[in-house]
Amino acid sequence: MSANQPIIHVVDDDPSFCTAVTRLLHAAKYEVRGYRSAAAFLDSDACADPGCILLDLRMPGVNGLDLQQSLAQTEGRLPIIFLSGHGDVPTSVRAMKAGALDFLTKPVERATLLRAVQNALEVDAAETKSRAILRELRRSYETLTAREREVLAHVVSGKLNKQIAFALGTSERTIKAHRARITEKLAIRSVAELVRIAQSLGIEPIR
Amino acid sequence: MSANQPIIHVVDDDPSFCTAVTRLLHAAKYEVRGYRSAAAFLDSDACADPGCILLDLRMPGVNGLDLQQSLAQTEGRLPIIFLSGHGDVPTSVRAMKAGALDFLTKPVERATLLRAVQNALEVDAAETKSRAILRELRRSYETLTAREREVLAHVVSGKLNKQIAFALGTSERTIKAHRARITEKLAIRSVAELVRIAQSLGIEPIR
DNA sequence: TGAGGAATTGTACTTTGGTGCAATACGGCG
DNA sequence: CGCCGTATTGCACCAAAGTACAATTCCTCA
Repeated sequence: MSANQPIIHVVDDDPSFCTAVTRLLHAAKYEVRGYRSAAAFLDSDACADPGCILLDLRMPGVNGLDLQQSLAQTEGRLPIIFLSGHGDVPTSVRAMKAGALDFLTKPVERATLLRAVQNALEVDAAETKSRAILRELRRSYETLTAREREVLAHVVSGKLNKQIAFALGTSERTIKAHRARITEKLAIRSVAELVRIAQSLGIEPIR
Repeated sequence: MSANQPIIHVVDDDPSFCTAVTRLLHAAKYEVRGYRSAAAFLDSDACADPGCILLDLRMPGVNGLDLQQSLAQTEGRLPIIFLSGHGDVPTSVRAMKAGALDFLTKPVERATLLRAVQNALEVDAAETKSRAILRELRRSYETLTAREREVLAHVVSGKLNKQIAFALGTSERTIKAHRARITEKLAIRSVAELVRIAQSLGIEPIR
């Protein structure tokens, strides 16, 4: 259920182009799925598997940039390569600023496309992996109580137990109890590890 | 010597355009410096002060992309905004991938240019600041002896002193001596701080 | 209302980390 | 050769962190 074959999602309203690209990618042993419109793509749950998106810029209804915008806020988003027949400079710049991996012009060279796709799949693999790690960290962080999170924030700031106790108005012994629970819940083996975890969760040190 | 006024470096071989842009930026209270060619810019030591670069794409001799390439590897580089009269999509994409902040087309709207410049100056300020911090960290890290760096790598991996001692074939007391010197040289006040410093220096935890 | 989670705290003991004081050993440099 | 920096180590002691065993209080949910 995890190491699926990557899928290349081709979103383009031009049937002939779609067919050509699909054939080209098939020849390179990629699994391809085509969509006639941005809406069609949004209706599918494409982002479950690894892959990338080849996105036409100009389409009836929702255009490529709009689709990119929508996808930008989704959880397991896929890397986007734009494919445009009549894209202008401002549009390509906007797309790149919004995080597109590439912005190719039709007709696209076979080698260029394959290189871009290959790169996108590598980026996706890396992003998927780090997202999975982060999700797992967040999951265990959420098992902490509010108080434990307060203590954690102080710990990763390098505070001594007695300082934390004073800051929270409790006793040193209590802080030790909280730390023990934090260590257990997060399966930590050292403060160093805790600091790194807090870092990736975006927990800023106090003072 | 530090909080100088930002300087906008305009690199363009077209005198009339150069003048126009300079006038526009002057009116917005920016200090401007013009260059007739990429070579002229490289000869100056522009990157000493805060600022940004407005770079023409097509110029005789070294073109804009080449200059961007050269600057990419320099120490105190400035953010680049491309200004192009006849840029095409592939070129703009290439520039953006190489880290350009923006890629504007001539003739450029006054407001658009000012917005881009404003943004570039903010980016430059942020980058300069973090570069300064990093440089300072590296400087103090370099005062550590080879042995102390070994110990540091183990410490930020969360190892106990006795484990480090075993790994390095010495005694626990020796590790304590090294740690004391590390703490002093880096002016550290907690292990948490040390972990964060090591992180920004790219020191990976051992095992 | 009773079970259970959460926060709190105490006492006591062990393990780690940090420090002061001191000494030994090795290699480069003037 | 003698000085200096680096690495090493011992002993003793204190401070900080972690743990075992327990107990109390408060609040929520079934």
